[in-house]
Amino acid sequence: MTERQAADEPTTGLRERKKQRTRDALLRVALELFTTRGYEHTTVDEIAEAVEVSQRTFFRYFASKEEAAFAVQEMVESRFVAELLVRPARERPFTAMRNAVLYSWNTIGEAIEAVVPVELHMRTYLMIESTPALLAAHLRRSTELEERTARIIADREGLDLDADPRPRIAVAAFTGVMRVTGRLWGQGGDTSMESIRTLTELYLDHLEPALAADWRAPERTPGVPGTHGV
Amino acid sequence: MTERQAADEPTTGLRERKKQRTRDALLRVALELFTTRGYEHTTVDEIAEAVEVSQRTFFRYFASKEEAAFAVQEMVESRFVAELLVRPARERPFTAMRNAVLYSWNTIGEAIEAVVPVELHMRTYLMIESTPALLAAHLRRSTELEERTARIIADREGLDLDADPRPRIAVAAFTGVMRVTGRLWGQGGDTSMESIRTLTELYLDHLEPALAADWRAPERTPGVPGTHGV
DNA sequence: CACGCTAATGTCAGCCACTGACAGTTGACA
DNA sequence: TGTCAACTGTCAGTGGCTGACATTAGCGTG
Repeated sequence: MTERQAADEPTTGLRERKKQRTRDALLRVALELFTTRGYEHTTVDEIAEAVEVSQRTFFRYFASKEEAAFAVQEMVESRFVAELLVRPARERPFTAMRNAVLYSWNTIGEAIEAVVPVELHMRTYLMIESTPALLAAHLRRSTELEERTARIIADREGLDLDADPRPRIAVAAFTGVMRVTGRLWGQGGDTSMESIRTLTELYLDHLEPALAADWRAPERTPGVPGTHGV
Repeated sequence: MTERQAADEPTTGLRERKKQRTRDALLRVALELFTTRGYEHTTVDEIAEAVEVSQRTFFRYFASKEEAAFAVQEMVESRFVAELLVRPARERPFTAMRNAVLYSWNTIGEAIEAVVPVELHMRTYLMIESTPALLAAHLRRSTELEERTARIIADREGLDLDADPRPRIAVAAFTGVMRVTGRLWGQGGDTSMESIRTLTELYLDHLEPALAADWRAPERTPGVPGTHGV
């Protein structure tokens, strides 16, 4: 070991740093091209060429073109999981999931910025939602996250995931609503962090009554549906 | 018009019949190969060769390899939509969806058999669920169906889909549970039609209480969770 | 029944995502 | 400074998919 390094901030070797730079560059360029010319109209060769590496190198950093598109999303999801794991045991399952989502959004911004501009990530999300192939991948990833979430919830409640269907059911309904929220947020004009936050709270609060209520009778619970007009 | 034809059973020309046979053959062979060697390990060339047509012809019948895998699923979904459209107006949204699913399964069997053996379709469904690329496509298709469903529900209730979030929320929760049901059915050993029917009823009945209940308190509603062990 | 029209199919060339194999280059570390 | 291992480039090849063009074969007409 030639160079000195702080104990809490391990200065990695040149090799590591170079790798990191290459990866960041590939990611940034990929997302930039994806969001401007469109995912399908961007070839891996173009990305590689812009970063001045071979196409083969791209595939050494990302298993697929698709994986590059989801690199940031990946971070967001692990943040949610981390937050869910530290939710106090007293919270009911649904509340815990709800809070985990809302709290994780408090801090995710900076983490993203360390890799790519947040604004680029927002554009990327919109692109994912509007590109069939990526939407499909996104949904599959959501399902995987759903399974992890169900497992965590089951553990919290001390239930056996394979014997009791309730965790999976609740989580399925929860993520279903989250998906709808994400989609409507994307369709609306306001792409800010606050707007998705507001929408999330609003919609989650509507889930229970939406299932139970007689919609033709007067409203009986929270919020003011019919006025959000995103 | 050279040949005579019954008014209610239009005997199509030779051309049409040939096309139909080619399509059926391609579909049957494709599903058979997919379910035996696996989707990824089956090339379009192999399918085409087995039916003795060119690869180009395959792509004239199916826009993609994927489309062939979902051809039957497509039928099942339109059956659900048709059933939902004729549900009596008095039924509440959730009940209408629930009944549409259950009723559509009463008759779909024969319709499938007209194209491929039902047993082959069941195997295909299991393959879709266990093949990542197809699972992704399946989920995307489900989302599209979800949107159509939400529109129908909104119409039934006389609501504006873009102003009132409740239809989409309820439908999202509903299809979320349906997806879980399908997955667990696939994981279980019983691949019969009855078992998926039973599971569906059971799980849908659990949705509402699953969201509202305090799981640590004694059960308060239907069924006997913790004993299904599929 | 021969004819032309057109739909269905075959053939060919080519793009693009992705992979394995092998060779060259360059940090890391003694 | 030299050796090792990691990183990268090059090349050839597979498989999904498409456009262009030639060929075949139902179909209706004279």
